[in-house]
Amino acid sequence: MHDGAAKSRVLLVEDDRELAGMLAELLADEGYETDAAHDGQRGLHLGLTGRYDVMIIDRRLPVLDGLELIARLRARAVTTRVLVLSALGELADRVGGLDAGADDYLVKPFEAEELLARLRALGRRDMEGAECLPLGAAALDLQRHEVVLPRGERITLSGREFELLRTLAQRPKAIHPRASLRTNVFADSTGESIVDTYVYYLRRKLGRDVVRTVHGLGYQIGAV
Amino acid sequence: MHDGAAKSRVLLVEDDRELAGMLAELLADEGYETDAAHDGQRGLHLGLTGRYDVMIIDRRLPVLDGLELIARLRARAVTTRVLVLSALGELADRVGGLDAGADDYLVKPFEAEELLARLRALGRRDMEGAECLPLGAAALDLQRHEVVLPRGERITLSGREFELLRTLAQRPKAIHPRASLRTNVFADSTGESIVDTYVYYLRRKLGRDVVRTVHGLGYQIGAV
DNA sequence: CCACCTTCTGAGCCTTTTCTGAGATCTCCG
DNA sequence: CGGAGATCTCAGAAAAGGCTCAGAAGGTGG
Repeated sequence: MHDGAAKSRVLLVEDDRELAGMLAELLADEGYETDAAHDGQRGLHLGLTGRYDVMIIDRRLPVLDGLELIARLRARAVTTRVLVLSALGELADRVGGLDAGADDYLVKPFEAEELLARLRALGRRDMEGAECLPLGAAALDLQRHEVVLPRGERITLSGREFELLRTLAQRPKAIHPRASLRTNVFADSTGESIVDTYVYYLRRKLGRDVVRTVHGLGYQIGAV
Repeated sequence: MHDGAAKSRVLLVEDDRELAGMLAELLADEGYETDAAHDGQRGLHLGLTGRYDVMIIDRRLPVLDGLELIARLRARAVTTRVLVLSALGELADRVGGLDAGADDYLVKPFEAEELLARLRALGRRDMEGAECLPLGAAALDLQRHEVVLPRGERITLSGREFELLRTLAQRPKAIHPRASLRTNVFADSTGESIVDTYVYYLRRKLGRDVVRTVHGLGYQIGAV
């Protein structure tokens, strides 16, 4: 993790302020950029509007329960990985948490080192290879924000163009609804058509076929 | 879980044959398709040559250690999710396992239910987009609003076409009266013949035989 | 301060989908 | 066979969804 590589962004939703403070500090030391919420409602708002690489969510939360929070995020097509923290460590709790959409479940009290290791495991997925994401015949260079064409030619992308293409390339063949691309790549206050515009920019730079439109549903890359 | 969707494929690398047998049975019951290896070398070979959705790897393996196995797979750009099983439950072991490239780490002895829940959490991401309804020899891809023909060819449906076909496919062989299709799929204010029109569109795209007319009663799919 | 790049907005145009309705065709049954 | 009602087919209008792009606003580096 050298040059201008952006820090991983973490959303921390934990009502115990003391624990939240400690975790925030720990995460900061590890080089994460952390946003914190102390209840589910606030967590939902941040989760829907912000852009995060991982979320750490306490199971027991005021206003909106942790699992309910996950359900609402998933319902709004937020696919960010979630690690659930919980004092409830019974088998049924763990299974319930995972089946509610969590990607990992850590029982309190836990060791800081294990939390960090599990965060790394979750975060690794999105950085995968840390080099390039496949893009049909071409590839997306994650370090340099460039598309590498088969012949070796390189096309530089602007920040937003890159974020959009990376989001699409992370789950090729999946259909990405405009709404989720908009919340994941752009600020929530942007106009409705911002995604269209950037898809247009990508197509203008990379060719008509990089991004496929699925009428009424969203955009897709790497279609069969 | 509907049929028509392909089963998840699991690679199980475990040298304890008794445990391996039990797990294989458990996985089969859950609808996974399992390949088993009893040492790291064989696991590496299968992992490099086969296509799996998830791998379950014991940490202690003859010939080639579990973590070494993961390292070699990762070195060859195999990014399949890995769940490590281990009798070594110390903090340093867990952290080491996760940092070696495992996506989850479960300490023996473990509960079958938790293993399954964690497998589901790992597999969920790749299965996204794979849910289908059977449609005779073909299948209806619920995420992409496409009909997948036996040869793999895909035909995309518009929103209404998809809703209509899905409604029919949800209860194959049942006779769906026009009136109920109309209220379920279309606005109440639409004309009486809207269903006929959309059945016509479906038949035009998919062939005369997808939808059968039962004179005076309604439409039917998947007749014998 | 200027030149250049990126981000974002919004308006106009184009494409696809949805829906209507009317004539052609079919089915059932006397 | 013939007629009534059911069903099929399809053209075209209206609406929804998507594309293109010019230009404003803001940032960055020379």
